[in-house]
Amino acid sequence: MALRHAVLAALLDEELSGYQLAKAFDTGVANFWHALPQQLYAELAKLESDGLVSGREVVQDTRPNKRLFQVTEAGLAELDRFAASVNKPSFIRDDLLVKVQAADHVDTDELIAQLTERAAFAEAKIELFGGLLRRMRGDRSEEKFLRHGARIGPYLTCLRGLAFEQGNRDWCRRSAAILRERRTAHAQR
Amino acid sequence: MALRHAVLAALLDEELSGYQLAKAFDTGVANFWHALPQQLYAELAKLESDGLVSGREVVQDTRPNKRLFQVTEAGLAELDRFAASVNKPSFIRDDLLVKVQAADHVDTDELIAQLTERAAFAEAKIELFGGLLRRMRGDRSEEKFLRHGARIGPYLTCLRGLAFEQGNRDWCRRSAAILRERRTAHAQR
DNA sequence: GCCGAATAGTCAAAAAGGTGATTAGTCACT
DNA sequence: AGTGACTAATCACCTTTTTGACTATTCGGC
Repeated sequence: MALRHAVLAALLDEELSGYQLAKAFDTGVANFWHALPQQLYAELAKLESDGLVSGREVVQDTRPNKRLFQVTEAGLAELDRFAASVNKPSFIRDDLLVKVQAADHVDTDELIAQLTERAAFAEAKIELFGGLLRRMRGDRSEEKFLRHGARIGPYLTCLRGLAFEQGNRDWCRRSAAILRERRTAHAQR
Repeated sequence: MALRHAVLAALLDEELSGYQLAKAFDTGVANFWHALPQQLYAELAKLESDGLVSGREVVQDTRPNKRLFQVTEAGLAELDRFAASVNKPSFIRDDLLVKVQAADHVDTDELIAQLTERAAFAEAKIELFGGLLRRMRGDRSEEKFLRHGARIGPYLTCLRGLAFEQGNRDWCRRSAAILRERRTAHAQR
């Protein structure tokens, strides 16, 4: 039950519909959790029936009606309880790393292509996160924002996401370069 | 079905028993995947019945007997097939980040304590990975090893693990420092 | 001689997470 | 008039992961 808390944390800042929440989980929230729309709708329903969020119907003329959810007092209490619980250690879980682990036994060209693609993907996320951070801090410097801004939580998690993707990009580029070099050396033998 | 491939990748270098594999998944292999012993035993059984690994009984005098597994030709082919498949994008999934996202609504002291603990944990992993890397490259320089060494796969994934934990440590320390500063500022108001 | 830790492995069930398909209306464009 | 993208959401499975036991044997320390 951790998706539960990720949803609560995501709803702290704004009242969102399931659909908007799904968007958020695709971009910013993905820094700390990932989930598909179906999971979110299911989780929202459970959270509502447990009284941790409350939804209100919003009738729209030009679009399908939607339900906006906000965290209740009970939801905040649940988050507090969660915040005091022990953490499971975090770990990377990544297909691409499994492939690199087997690098000496699988097709090198394919691997280099995938590393290059992942580096580009990481680069795109870096841009995205850079923009999100700029939007959050507005015209303040990062230092000032972190000292005096309200709601620094999302900013801090975004910083972690940014660093993670920078790490991804750098490692992918370096690994691809190393594999390319070895391939060349092998071909020349 | 990615645990499957993580197990195959882990067995490439050495013939291991389920128990040893579980150890490996607790330290080095955890760089790219994580799993509990029960999962590994179950996965090994499935892999064997699918002919992707083969096990041989080793009778031991002083210890309970064990079964050592190695990857078969079919297993290598399966890994190759997997290496050519598309990657799911990787993402962080971390309780602690969820808590930090909610930083402005939960107990700051508790959060600082958890960030500090996590930083220490990351530091320990950094030491561990540093040692693993030294052992793998022996007396060669990293550059030389990566150019000419056999089996650089595990080395590369370990480098990623190292960078990840360094990122964790740095971010945890910085976040804790920021929260401490804000707490002080708040108390002085 | 007992206790706890380490080796080696297994079973069953619950919780969590993921996939695919489908509905239905609007909007913009071609 | 048709195509595809966007908003908004639901249904029905399926797979993976986690939790919590339980069985044996051996080694080291007290």
